[in-house]
Amino acid sequence: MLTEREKMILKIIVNDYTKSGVPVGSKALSSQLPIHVSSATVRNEMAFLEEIGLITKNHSSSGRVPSIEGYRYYVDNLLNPNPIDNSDMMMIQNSLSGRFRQIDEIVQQSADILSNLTNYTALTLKPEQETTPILGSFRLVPLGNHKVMAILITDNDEVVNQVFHIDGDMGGDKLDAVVRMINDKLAGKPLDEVITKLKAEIVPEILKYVKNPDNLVQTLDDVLMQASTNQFYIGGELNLLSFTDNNDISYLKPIYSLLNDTDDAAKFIKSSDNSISVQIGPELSNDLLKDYSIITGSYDVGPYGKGVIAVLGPTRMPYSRVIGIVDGFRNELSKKLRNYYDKYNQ
Amino acid sequence: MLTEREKMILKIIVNDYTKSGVPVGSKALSSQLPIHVSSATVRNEMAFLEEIGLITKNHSSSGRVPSIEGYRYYVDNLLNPNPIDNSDMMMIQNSLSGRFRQIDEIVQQSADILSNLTNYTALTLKPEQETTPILGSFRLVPLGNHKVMAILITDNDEVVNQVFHIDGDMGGDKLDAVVRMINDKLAGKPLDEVITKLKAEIVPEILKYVKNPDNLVQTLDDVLMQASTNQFYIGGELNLLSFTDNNDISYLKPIYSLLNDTDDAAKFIKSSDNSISVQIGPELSNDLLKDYSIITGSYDVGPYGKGVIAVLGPTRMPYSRVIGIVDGFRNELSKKLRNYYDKYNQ
DNA sequence: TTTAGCAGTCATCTGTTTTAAGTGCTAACC
DNA sequence: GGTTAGCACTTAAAACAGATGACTGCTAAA
Repeated sequence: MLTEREKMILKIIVNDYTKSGVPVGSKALSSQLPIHVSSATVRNEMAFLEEIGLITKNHSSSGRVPSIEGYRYYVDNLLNPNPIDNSDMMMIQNSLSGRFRQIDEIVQQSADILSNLTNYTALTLKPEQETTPILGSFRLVPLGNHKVMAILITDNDEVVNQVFHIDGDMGGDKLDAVVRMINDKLAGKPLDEVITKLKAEIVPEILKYVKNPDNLVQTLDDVLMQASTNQFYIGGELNLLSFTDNNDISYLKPIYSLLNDTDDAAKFIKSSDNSISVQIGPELSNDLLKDYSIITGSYDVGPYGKGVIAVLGPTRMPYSRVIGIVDGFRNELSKKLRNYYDKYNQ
Repeated sequence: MLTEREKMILKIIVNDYTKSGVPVGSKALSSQLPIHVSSATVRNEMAFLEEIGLITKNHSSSGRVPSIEGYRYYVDNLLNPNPIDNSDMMMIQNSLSGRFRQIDEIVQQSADILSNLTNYTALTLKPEQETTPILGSFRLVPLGNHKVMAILITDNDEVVNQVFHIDGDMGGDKLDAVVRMINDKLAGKPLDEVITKLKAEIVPEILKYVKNPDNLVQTLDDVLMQASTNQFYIGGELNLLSFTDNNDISYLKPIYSLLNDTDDAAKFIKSSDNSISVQIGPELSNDLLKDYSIITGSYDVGPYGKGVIAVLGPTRMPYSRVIGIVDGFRNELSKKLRNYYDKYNQ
C-alpha cells in the first residue's frame, strides 16, 4: 500500500510522461505537487517507487518513467477518467447521424471516427450474440449465363452472399430442390453445427441433383465461414506510424499483418465484461505489441448482442482521456444501433 | 543527338544511381566504361551532359544524378528491358494458379503479387470494354424480415448487389412488378443512360407500386454507381514507406488518400495504348507524385476488354527490371483471364 | 523526517577538425 | 584537335572534444 504522497507522485509522473514523452525529474515534479516538499524529498520517494518497481530510469542520471507495473497501478487506482469533451461528442454524433445502408457501415465508420478522435488506431467489432448465430435461411438465385448467387441469412440479420459458376446442365428446378433440401435439414441450426453437417450429410444429398458439385460445395463453405467469423474493422492504420518510435517498415509489417488477421486481432479486443478494459504492453501476450496498449469497451445492443470498440496506442498514452472517449463513444454507438434495429425490426 | 560515348555515360549514371541511390562520380564511372578513358575525360563529358540538362549535381562537389529529362532520355533511348527472370515468373504462375471465385479476386491478388515482386506499390484495374457496360438484368430478392436484396448484372458479367429495407406493406408480387418494369424499360441500355433515366422515368413509375420508395431508389442508385465506376486494387501500400525518403505521416497521408481515390488513381494508370508506358515524376501532373514514377502495362482479355496493371515507385527505380516484370506479368495475367472467361462462358 | 548542498553521471548540443569523394581548371601530351 | 595528369578547391559526413544542463544519490545538518 502506497502513502498518499507516493500516489500523488506516481500520478504526476504518469500524467506528465504520457503528455510530454519526456522523463520527469524531481525538481519539475516537486513544483507540481499540491503540498510543498523539496526536490530532495521527492527524490527519496522516487527511489522508493523505483525500488518497488513502479517507475524506472533510462540511464543513471535521467528522470523517471513509469514501468508497466506503474501504468497498471495508475490505471487501477489513480486514474479518474476525463469525461469526453463536448466538441468530441458533437463530432461523434455528427458522424453517426448520416444515412447508413447497413450495420457494417456504421461499425466500419465508427473505427474511422474513433481513430480520428484519438489519433491512434481503432478496431471495431460488430454486435453479436453470446451464442453462435443460427442459420435463418438459404437461397440460390440463378443469374443466367451459368452464374448462381448463394445467399445465406442468419437469425441475427446478417446477410452473406457469393456468386459461383455451375455447369450447363443445372436448371432452376434443380437449384430449388437443393435449396429446399438444405433448408429442411439445416435451417434453425447453429452455424458451427451446420458446418460440420455440411460435409457429412449435405454433400451426399447434393450429389443426387448435381453432377459436379465442387463449386457449389465450396461456395457453401465460403459463405458459412464468412457468416461465422466475426467481422471487424480497422480505422487509422496509418496512425501507427506516428506513435511508433521505430518507423522501419520491416518492424511495422508484422504488426500490420497481426492487426489484419481476424483471429489474432479479435483475440485482443474481446473484452470479457461489460465495460472498459485496459491491456498494457506485455499483458497483451504478443511480443509485437509490447510497446502498445489496447483500451477496449463493449457496447450493448440489447437482444442483438454486444460489440466491441477498441483503441490501440502506445503504452504511454493519456489513459484518462482515451478511456473517456471510448466510454462516451460506446454509449453513443449503443443508442445509434438500437435505433437502427428498432426501426427495421419492430 | 548524343555521341555513343555520351550515351554510354548517361546510361551508366542512371543504372548506378537507380541501383545504389548514391550520386555517381567520374572515377567510379570511368572504371565501368567498356572503353578506356580517364576520369578527367569523363568529367568533361559530364559537364556537357549537365549543360544540356540530362544530369545534375546535389552540391558543387558531389557526383552526378540523372535529371527528370535524363530519366526520360534513358527510358526512351537507352533502356533495354531486362526480361523477367525465371524465379519471378515461377512465382507469378504459382500465385495465379490457385482457385479463384471471381475476376475481382484475381485482379486483386495480382496487385499483391506485383508489389511483392517489385517491393513497390502496385495498382490493378479490371478488364473493361471500350464502351460503357450495358445493363443485363436486374433482380429484387426478398429475404424476409423487411429485407430485400437488389442485384444488378451487366453484360460484361459483373454482378453488384446490396441489401436494403422496405416498409411492411410491400409484398413479393409488388417487387416482381417493379423488377419487370425496370427490366422492360432499361435492360440492354448502357449504364450511363440508365442512370440518367432512373430519376426521370423510373422513379415516377415506382411510386405507383411503393408508397415510400426512398430506400429502393437510393439502392438502385448505389448499385448503378458501383457497377459503372471502375474498381481498382492496391497492393503493397506499406511499401510506400520504404521507398519514400520522407516518412513523415503528414507527408504520406495525402498520397495515400490520392491513391485510394478511385477517380484520381484511375486517371494516372489509364494507359492509352496497348503496351507499357512510363510516367516520370513531374510528368504525372500531380505535385504529390513529383518524386515517384508509374509504370503501366495493359493486358488484353480479347472480347472482354482490356485491364491495366501499374507499379508506383520512386523516380529512381530500376526501370529496366520493373518494366520486364510488368511486361511478363501482363502476359501471364492475360492468359489466366482468357482461360477463366473461356471456362465459364463458352 | 525533511532538506540543503554537493559530487557525479549522462544525453545533448556546440563548434572544430579530419576525411574522403568529388569537382573544375590548367598545362602538358599524343 | 581530343585526352590526360595534376592540383587547388568544395562539400557532406564522420569523428572528436568540450561545455551545458538536467538529473541522480548521498551526506550531514535542521
